[in-house]
Amino acid sequence: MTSAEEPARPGERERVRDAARTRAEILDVATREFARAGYDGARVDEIAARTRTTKRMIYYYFGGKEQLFTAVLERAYGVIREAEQELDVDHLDPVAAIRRLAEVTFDHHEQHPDFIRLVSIENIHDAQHIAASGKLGRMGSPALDVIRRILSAGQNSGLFTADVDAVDLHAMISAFCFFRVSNRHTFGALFGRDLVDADRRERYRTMLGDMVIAYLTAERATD
Amino acid sequence: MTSAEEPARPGERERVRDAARTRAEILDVATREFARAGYDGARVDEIAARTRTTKRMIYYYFGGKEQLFTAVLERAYGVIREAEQELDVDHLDPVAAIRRLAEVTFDHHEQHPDFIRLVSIENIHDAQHIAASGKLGRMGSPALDVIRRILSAGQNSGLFTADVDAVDLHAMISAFCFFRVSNRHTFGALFGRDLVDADRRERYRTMLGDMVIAYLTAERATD
DNA sequence: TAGCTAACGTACTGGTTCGTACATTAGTGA
DNA sequence: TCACTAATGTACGAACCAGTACGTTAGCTA
Repeated sequence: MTSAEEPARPGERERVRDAARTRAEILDVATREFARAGYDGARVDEIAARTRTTKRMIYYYFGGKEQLFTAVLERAYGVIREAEQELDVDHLDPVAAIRRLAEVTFDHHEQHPDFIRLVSIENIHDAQHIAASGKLGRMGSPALDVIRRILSAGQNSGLFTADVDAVDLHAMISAFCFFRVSNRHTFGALFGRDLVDADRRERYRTMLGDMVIAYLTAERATD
Repeated sequence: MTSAEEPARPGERERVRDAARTRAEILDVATREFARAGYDGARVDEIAARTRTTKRMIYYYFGGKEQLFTAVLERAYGVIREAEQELDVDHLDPVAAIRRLAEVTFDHHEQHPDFIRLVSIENIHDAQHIAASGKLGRMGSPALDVIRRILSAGQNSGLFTADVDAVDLHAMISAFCFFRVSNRHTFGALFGRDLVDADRRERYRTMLGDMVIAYLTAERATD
């Protein structure tokens, strides 16, 4: 994730001017600042100050605050897509495969709270930056492809009884994983329970898998 | 919700100065403005402009932008608590009661998108306004009491096999309902499916109930 | 009806913040 | 090594915006 940290590959000595490094460093810092304070709460000056370069460079490379936020989103979604591409569950039976998928989704959400915050922020702004991006719209989702395969295998074999498609199942799984992180603070303040407490982690991880599998495999009235 | 609209009770003629009405009108407008633009994106001047009164009154009644947002949150949470108090499922069997509870939660989230946005915004700010409120922390939750009763009835009768408590079950139900509204825009932009589409409403409403009941009643390996 | 005060309006300020004009230098290819 | 340009830094401006000083009046009460 932090792509601008490493002090140049061994052999190459650190150049004073390095467009790629400067650009990546701005993205790293901007990700944290936007996630911390929201779009309007984030300060371009603050981002610049936490960088080895100046505000001028933000406008040089990205054009403005809006485009910087869009670039931050694009990279954040890129990271999750890469993680999803790692997913290999084709050797598992449908039930085990779905549980594995749920767990990977669960873990990724837990490991990237900044990503969750960025997505929440983008929703407050009606996904206007995604719409403006173009790049993000037609990025596809490896997770969705995986779900599609598992689902048809499970439905064909009669194991899965639920009448659900991949997109809706993805929404169901994401909802649980996302909410746990995104609403951690209000939920904790109102109900006195920290949903991201390390001691309860395994419990929630299991609960999600149980929930999805119970839903998919439940006995249903045949019509 | 809109408490400042009615032009005075019949008989009373409209007074020019009406503290309660002015205060309520500010809250109404502020709710919309904060929900629209986020805390930092919201403009005190804009709120004032959409009111029959002036910015001066916002500071007169609420003290400042932060306290105004806190007051907005307090009222929004008050509304949902009132709705939850209406809930009467004691005459239903545990399975029907849980489904009814899930449906009421579903409906309330759908009917109050502004509330969802306010909660999202408050989470971006680490629930600091709830923490500062005092009032909100010890407000309790009628829904939680209802869940507790249904859950123990279901568990005692052996109908519910899941080892889950009321708070976690509430989280599970809320996650689905909340995500559907809060992430509508990014989800729609990325996956091309509007989660709040009226045509799909019944489907999701049923899906939630099915999911929760399948989870609670699933056959489990006895240890 | 006189006087008191809660309720209200106007006009302004000081700090903040996005964005840019202008000047400068590191690295590179001829 | 020279010239050219991509990359960078400084300093500043103009608009915005939360908050306030100060003055006014509606409505209630004695």
